[in-house]
Amino acid sequence: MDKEKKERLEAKGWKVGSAEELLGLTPEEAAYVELRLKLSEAVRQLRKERHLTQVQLAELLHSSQSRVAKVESADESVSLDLLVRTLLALGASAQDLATVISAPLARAIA
Amino acid sequence: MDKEKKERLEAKGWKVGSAEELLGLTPEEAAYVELRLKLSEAVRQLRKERHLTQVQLAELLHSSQSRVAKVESADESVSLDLLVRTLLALGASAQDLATVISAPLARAIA
DNA sequence: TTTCTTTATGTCAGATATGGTATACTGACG
DNA sequence: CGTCAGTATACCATATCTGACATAAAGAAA
Repeated sequence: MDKEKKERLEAKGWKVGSAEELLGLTPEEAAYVELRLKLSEAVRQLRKERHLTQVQLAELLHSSQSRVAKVESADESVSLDLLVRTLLALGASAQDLATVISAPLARAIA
Repeated sequence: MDKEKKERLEAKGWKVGSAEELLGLTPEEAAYVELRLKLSEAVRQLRKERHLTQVQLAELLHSSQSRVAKVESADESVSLDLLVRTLLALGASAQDLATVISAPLARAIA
């Protein structure tokens, strides 16, 4: 993705939960954004299943609570690497990742 | 992953193709390394299916041939982000990614 | 209300990834 | 042998990501 388009994405904040805000993106861009959203949702869901607070998950990751919050909101400062490593730290398997990636994006906005 | 372990990984070069070299890693670390290898293999395979050279793929990515080579060898300087964005640029879908991730790692070493 | 717990947001210095360039390697074809 | 297309490797300046910290906000329970 070139810089120009990246900036276009960042300008939108890509914290959106529905498909409408993805309009105007190329298929690759849309897929990339949706992937990030799916992973971030999975992090929150799995963390809650494990009955962990963001602080506890941060300790698992040797990171900080604020970064976990950003991970769960798919903040633009969070890489796919960190999203995936967070899921792995929560005990997710490769199969789990595949399931998350292929599953439809949950509606964040009611 | 903390720095210390990252360095341990990098020291190993993680360019390995079989499971033996993954000994000594925690399950998360092994999953992370295997994930990178699967994605890098998929890039090379998909690129060849598309009958593209590394130079042509680099143009698609607005990147350079050298970086594509590193992507395909899962070089330590390549992020998951770039691996995934490369696959998406090659036309891979979320389903394709899921398939790659859940598939077993091809034996690079005969 | 106040207090406590949890999560969100902003900032920044240091760490890591990136594209670009140069150069080297490899195999195929004369 | 030499030449060429394709790929691999090394390096660097710049861009981006990261953990840490501060602080705000939201929610629960008194």
